[in-house]
Amino acid sequence: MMIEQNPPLAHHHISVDCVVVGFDGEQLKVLLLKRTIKEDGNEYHDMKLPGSLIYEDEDLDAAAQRVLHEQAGIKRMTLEQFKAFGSRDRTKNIKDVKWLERAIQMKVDRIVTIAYLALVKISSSTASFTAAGNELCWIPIDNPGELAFDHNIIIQEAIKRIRQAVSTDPINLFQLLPHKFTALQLRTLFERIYGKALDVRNFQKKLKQMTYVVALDEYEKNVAHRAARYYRFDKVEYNKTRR
Amino acid sequence: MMIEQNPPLAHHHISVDCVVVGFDGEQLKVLLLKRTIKEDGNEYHDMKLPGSLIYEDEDLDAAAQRVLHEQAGIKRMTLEQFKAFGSRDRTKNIKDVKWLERAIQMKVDRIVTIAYLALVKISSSTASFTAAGNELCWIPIDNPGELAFDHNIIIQEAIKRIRQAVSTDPINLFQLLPHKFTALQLRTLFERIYGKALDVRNFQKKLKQMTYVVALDEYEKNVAHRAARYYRFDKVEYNKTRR
DNA sequence: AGGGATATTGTTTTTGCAACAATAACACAT
DNA sequence: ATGTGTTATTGTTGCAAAAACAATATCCCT
Repeated sequence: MMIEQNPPLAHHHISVDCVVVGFDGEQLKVLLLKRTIKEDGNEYHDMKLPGSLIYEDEDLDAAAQRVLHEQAGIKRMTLEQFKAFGSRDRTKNIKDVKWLERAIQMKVDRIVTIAYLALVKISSSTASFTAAGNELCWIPIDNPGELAFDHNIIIQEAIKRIRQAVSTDPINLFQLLPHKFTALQLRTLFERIYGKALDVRNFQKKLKQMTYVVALDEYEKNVAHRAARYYRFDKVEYNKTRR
Repeated sequence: MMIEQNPPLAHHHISVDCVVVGFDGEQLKVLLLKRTIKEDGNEYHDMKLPGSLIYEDEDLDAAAQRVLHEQAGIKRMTLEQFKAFGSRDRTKNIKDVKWLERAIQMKVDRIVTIAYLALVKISSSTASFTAAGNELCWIPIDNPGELAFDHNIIIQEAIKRIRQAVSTDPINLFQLLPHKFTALQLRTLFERIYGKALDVRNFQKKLKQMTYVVALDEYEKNVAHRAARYYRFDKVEYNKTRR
């Protein structure tokens, strides 16, 4: 915002990309969209994060919500902006250039993208949406393959952010779990995020200290072993403890 | 990045703004630039963060470095991108609109800005730069007055980020202190950042554990009380401990 | 020599974290 | 009915880090 006459001021495109993370009880997964690249009559397939250029007069947060709704059937999800990516060569790959020209129908130099993070229950509406036209997949977040643009880097940064966020405010974790969950599920989730095994007994002790995780009088059924107890997350109680 | 025909795709301006934080031994300060607004023959004064629109083919990080150099005389500073601000109405204030039209000489709808954080020694080259044309001031970060655009909000977010960053990686703190500093200065700095008083004896114990803070054989002079010892930060030793 | 001011130092208690194994409960096969 | 396989649940101890708490040392100045 300073007066400079010589170099040309940039007038770039801005997009949002959403890293939607889920947990299947075993692994962390990320929601990706299939991309089709046509080249010399051949068709390639490819994966990318849900994302979109923003519209005129559309707030960044609103654009991210729209993307989630349009491309993944998820509405009014808690989204956290976590980083902007604006390297010149993030749109330099030939495949990406071709795809952009077809998709946006204009020549694009650079797109600065604002990345958002959302944690969702994998079993939610996304599943049904997958069945419909949009080819959505839950892919293991640790090994998503080679993605479009710099989306591998964006996912790496998202993982870092999740680790940070959990240590200061574990509330987000419970968005990843079903309403009723077992201690094993919660523990496995922590293990995947911290990237290391946790002692079973110490974890149970910590669980008892979390007054906002309340034990239900329900147990697993039809399992070939002692049935595990179900727990639920109590948001009201949680908010009490945060003062 | 999806195909959408109806709403107009945005083609906005992108800027970077730098929150440069210093510490005077007592308070945290932020480096602000004086802005002049001409209206009906009158002149107002105002403060803003150092910032600039980015150029074509200029990386975000490079733009932030350029801003710091051009507007504050600081070169090759460690900068961390911490958040993007893209609300529609961040450039809606009349004062800001008028200033933009004069400064950039074009009509501007919206500017998405990427905010950067830098921690610097207050006594460094910035002081001399202040004397030259650019009117730079160190303002208390807790109460900077009413700033241009949404710069008050940006500073709030910067403070949050500093708190987070320090707990995981205290290295940044020492960028705020002079090469030689007393235990009191370091302790006061921690207190300002955590926002609470620290026990003197416990702090000294922690100091001894920080092997990268080495005691010098120098003491304060001409003080009307027992002279405090000076310490310095040892970066090499610090990097050893981070493994 | 004494007073005013700030610097420096150690002990105890409490709390949180890490390591470690035996028993309980369920389905199923015999 | 009994046994087997499989997973769930529970307690104790030792160690390390954090919190609470006050007396003495050193410098300048009068």
